[in-house]
Formats: sequence, C-alpha cells, structure tokens
Amino acid sequence: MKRPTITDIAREAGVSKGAVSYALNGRPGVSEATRRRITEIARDLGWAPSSTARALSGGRAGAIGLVLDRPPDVLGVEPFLTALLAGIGPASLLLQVVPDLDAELAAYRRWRGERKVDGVLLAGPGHAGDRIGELTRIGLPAVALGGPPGHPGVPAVWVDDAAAAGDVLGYLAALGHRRVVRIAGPAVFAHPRSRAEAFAVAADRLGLAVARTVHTGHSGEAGPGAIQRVLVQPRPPTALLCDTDVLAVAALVAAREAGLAVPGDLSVVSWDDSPLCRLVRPALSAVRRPLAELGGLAASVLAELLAGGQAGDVCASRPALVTRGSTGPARP
Amino acid sequence: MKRPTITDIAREAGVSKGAVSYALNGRPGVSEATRRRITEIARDLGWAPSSTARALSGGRAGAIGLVLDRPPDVLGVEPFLTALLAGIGPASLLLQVVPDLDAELAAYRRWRGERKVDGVLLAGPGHAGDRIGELTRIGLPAVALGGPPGHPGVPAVWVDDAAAAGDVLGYLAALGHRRVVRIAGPAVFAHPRSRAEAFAVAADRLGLAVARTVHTGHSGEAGPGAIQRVLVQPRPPTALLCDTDVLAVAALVAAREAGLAVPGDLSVVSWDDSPLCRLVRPALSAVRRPLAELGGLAASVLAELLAGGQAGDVCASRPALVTRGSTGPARP
DNA sequence: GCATTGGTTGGGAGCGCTCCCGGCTGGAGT
DNA sequence: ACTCCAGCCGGGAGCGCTCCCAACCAATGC
Repeated sequence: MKRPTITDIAREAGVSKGAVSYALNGRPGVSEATRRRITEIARDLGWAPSSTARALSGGRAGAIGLVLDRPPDVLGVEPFLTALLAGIGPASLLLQVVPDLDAELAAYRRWRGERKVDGVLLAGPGHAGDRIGELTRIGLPAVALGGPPGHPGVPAVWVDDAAAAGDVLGYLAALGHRRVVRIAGPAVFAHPRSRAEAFAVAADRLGLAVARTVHTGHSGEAGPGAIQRVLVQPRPPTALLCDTDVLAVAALVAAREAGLAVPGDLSVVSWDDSPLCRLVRPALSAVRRPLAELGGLAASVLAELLAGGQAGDVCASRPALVTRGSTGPARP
Repeated sequence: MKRPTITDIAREAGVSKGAVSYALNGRPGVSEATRRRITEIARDLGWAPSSTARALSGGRAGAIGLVLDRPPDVLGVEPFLTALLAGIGPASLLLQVVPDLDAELAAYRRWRGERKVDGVLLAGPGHAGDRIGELTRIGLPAVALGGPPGHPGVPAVWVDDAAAAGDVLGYLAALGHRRVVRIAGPAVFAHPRSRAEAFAVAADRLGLAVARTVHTGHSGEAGPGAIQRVLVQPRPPTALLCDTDVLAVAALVAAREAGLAVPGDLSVVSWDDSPLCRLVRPALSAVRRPLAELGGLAASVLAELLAGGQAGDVCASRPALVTRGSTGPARP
C-alpha cells in the first residue's frame, strides 16, 4: 500500500520521470496525447504530489504563516480569525500564537530559517512600522492585514475605513446626532491611525460639534471604566462608535449603569459586526467588514508577491452598515 | 547570502555530512569533541535545519493539522481556539476552515495524499464516530479533542466534565437551588454526551428535584428563544447551567426580558469561561476549562502516537468554578 | 538528398537531509 | 609486536520532485 510516485507513473506509461513531471504540471514539453495518457495513469494510481518533495526541489515551502501576537487579555481577535481563515481557503496556513512581539519575531526567524513558510500574513492590532522593518530584514515576504498602506515591499490589504466612517457618521448625523465619541480599542485587522483619520475627516465634513476619540487600555477591564467616564461628563455624547463588538457591549453595560436608555438617550454603533452584536439587547448596529474577502485578497496578493509580481496595496469591498436596535434619533 | 547547509558545515569542520547530521541531532556516532566543534560551527554559520529536506528524507511532514468544520453561524468556537493554539505552542499547526463535513474529510484526504501533515487534531462540536472511522480508513493518525474516549487507535484528550458538573451543582445546591436546567448548545472541545451524563449523575447524587437538559438549535438565534420558553413555564428553574458563554449571555438577556432579576430570581452559570463572562453585568460565574493545557496535552499525545507509542486517553486537570455576580441564593 | 528547424523525449543532476555500510583509527589484550 | 574489538568517521544511496541538457524524430527548405 505504498503511495505511487512519478517514477511509478513513468514506468507504467513507458516514459521518463521528466515527461511525467511536465505533463502533470501542465507545462509545455510533452505532446497532448502523452499528457493525457500520463494524466489518466496518475489518476488511476491515485497519485498526489508530495508537497515535501516539491518543496525541497522547488525551494518553496508551499505554505504561508500567520502569527497571532496575543497578550492574554486582548479581546475580539477570535471571531475575525475564522472569517479570515475561511477566506484564505485551501491554501496551507501555518498558525502560531505567541505572547509578545519578541516571540513573534522569533517565530518569523525560525520559519524563515527552517524554510517552513514562503511568506507571512501580518495581523493583529497595532502593527508598528518597526515590525515591518524587522520582517524585511529577516527576509520574509509579507502582506499586512489592515494596513498600513504605502509601505514598499510589504503590500497592505485593508478595508475601507473612510467609507465606513462616512456611512456611520452620515447615518448618525441624519438622526440628529451632533456629539459623537469614538471608543478606540485593540481593533484587529484594522490600522488604528487609519480609523482615527477616517473618523476625523468624516466628522469634519459633516460639521459635527464633537467628534473625539477616547482610547481605552488593551486590558479587558479598561473598556467599561473609560466609557463610563465619557458618559458622565458635562454635555456627554449622544452617540458612541466603538472599535470592537466587545467594546460596544461594554458601552451597553456602561449606559445601563449610568441610567441611560439605549437608543433613547444614547446610540451605540460597533465598528465590527459579530454574532455577539445580534445577540445582546438592544441588538447592536454595526459595520460589517468583508473579512472573508480580506483573507482571500491577502492570500492572493501574497501569492502574487511570491511569484515575483509587483503587488500593490489593495482595498477590499465597501463595508456595510447594519442598523439594529442600538441606534435611534438623538434626544433634542 | 545563501543559507548554510550541513554540507557547508561539513566542509568547514573537515568532516563528512553524515558526521554533521549525527552531531546536530544528538545521536551516537560521533565523539564528544567533534560534536562540540560541529555544533559551534553550525551556530556561527547560523545554520537551521531545513524542515522540507528533513521531511522528505524522514518521511515525516513535521506538522499537524486542524480542520474547523464551521457551519456559518455556530457560535463560541473562537475564544477557545486561541487558548488551544497557545497551548500547542511552537509545534507547526496547519489550520483550515471548511463549511461542512464532506469538505473536512476532503481536507484530510488531501493532506494525507500530499503528505502535508503527520496527524490531525479532531475538534469541534459533535464529532460523530463515523468521522473517526473515516479518518482511520484514510490512514491519518488523530487525537480527538474533548472526546469521545474509548476509541481504539484514536486517543481522546478531554476535560473532566464530571468534576465540573459536580462542582457547579454542588455549589448551586449549597445555595438552595433545587431546580436546575442545563442549556445545551454547540460546545466546543467537549463531547456533548459526556456533559449530559456528568450533569445527570451529579444531579442524581445531590437529589435535585429538577435537572433537565434543554437543547437549543445550532443557530445563533435559537438560544434566546429556547431559554425564554424555559423561564416562563410553570415551576421554572431557579438556576441555569449554559454550555457556552454566548448561551449564558443569551440567558441573561432572556431573564431581563422575562422580568427576572439575576441572581435574585435566577442564577446563571456558564460552562465555559471567557473574557465575555467578565464583561457583562452581572458578571457570569463560569467553569474555567484548562484549554491551553488541553492543547498541550493533545500535541504531546499526538507526538507519542506518531512515535509509535501506544497512546491512551488522557484527562486534563480539573476545571475550576469561578463565581461572580450571576449566582446567588435561591429564592425560597 | 542533405542540413536545419522545432517539437518531444530520455537521462540525470541537483535540492538538504537521514541512515546504512564499510574502512579507519586507537587502545587493550596476549 | 601483533591481533582484535571497539568507537569514529567518510562515502554514498535514497527520499520524490524539478529542470536543464542532449538526443532523437519528423517535417521542411534548399
């Protein structure tokens, strides 16, 4: 019950290994008749290419890597991971979870040294430029998920935050909201500065009275406290735009504890949709980002980069605003 | 800037490739002095073993696989995934997300055919026995995460549900609860039947008046509705034990809509801890399963299985009950 | 009829590693 | 001083594939 190799096929077909290799890889060098015959024999024998042998010979590993840098309590990474992975599809994705940046870089170095992956996807909240710099020094091709764009050699694949911010603020402004605060947290697959800019630009265009951004810590507990402080200040916002679904739930909790009705006194929008948004009451209005598409794009851009093509930054399709029960007209 | 190979090291050290191989793999055949010299040169040259070459030669891929069978709306898989991965550590883990069982089996077959992985971790809610059967037919060594135990050739690694059920029900009984309903959902890395039995046995031992299990659908929306029906029946339960954190949040929502106070009228326990449990109000009492440990155990059991050892079922350390605000004395 | 061309095909050298086999060396035994 | 048995080490085959090179073939152009 040994697995067949191209040598077996060659012997069976009465040709050489080389011919079989060319035939099965669909490249020129064999006649159409021979190719068909070889293909047929390969199918009959149940042949499948040995990825290890191919990798050794071709110098490519045939896999890409993704390291999740996960300080223990950063929330909200997970729901997106599966969407992303679903988008990547059947490409071989080597995954590793590490506690900090050093371990992340060590993982890249190890993968590079052992030739386990051909390239990596850069993910997670707040990937600073130095991470990209170190990565190019290591010599691993990479694609940055969620930006930042404009980095030479490391194409970014991201979701259009400007469009999302425009949609959300436009919707809120139409409901009469004039004071909107953004709660910034550890958003995944999104570049924090890009969101900040998008928010500021959209607010400016709409002429909102207040459009601040409040940063919460990265810990799980920091969210509710920071939000509560925002809500009890003089002239509090009438709407909150939260970077993650978990922060939005925290906003719901904080509002209830401050005696504010949602959406009567306060509207809440999550800048990330998830099953959790549908589950809570009131259900959260949310921006649905095309994460599966993002994953697919990232994989194909990386593939093009590996093939030697000059891959550039690419933006996924426009995110959609899903309105549910957590948003309503501003109290006059 | 070519990467060094053992041939380079051999030339540098004035020995043969074979000696270098033995020296660097710590196996007998070279003297201690030579070994040290070779090791030093390898370090100076920045040598790292090529996993592909090693895989080709050794017949081993050096990676294990995990397929997530994810019908679009099954909730609650994600938070555990990262914990599990963190536990697996630096072992190479090939991950793929597929839409259904057929695709899952196809992925196994492909991995097997291309020799991409040496074995797989079986995960996800409700892995039926036929999945295991098909897997052994494919010929891929596997370890079942969360059970079921007692399957020849496919060792199970699981968390002690019986202990958890005993702890939770003992705690609730001590608070005066006599009617407890378990809300069963798509729990991950847990065998559903094992939980059902554990729950029944523990309830029986404590002599509880009511200890039913109510099954919700696998969809995200089915949870709240089913829970609501449980709460409005005559002689409703005074405590709910929910299989997942998301179901527990759904219980909180349902209780509020039914006008029940938590924990005044109803206690809620989540049979899975997560950051979400800490975030909501009241914070959810929960069973904390040692998932990182589970991941580590699974990886080591699989490694032993691959090494030819006769690996048996193994149970992770006892889960801990974390009490928070969602549980209190039963209303008399 | 002969050299030239373009398309096929066979042969074989790697890719970097593991592991077996046989030759070499040293020290102990007589 | 000679044999003998270890322990070390060099040499090389093999893993399954890719890809280069040379040999071959038929058809064409003169």
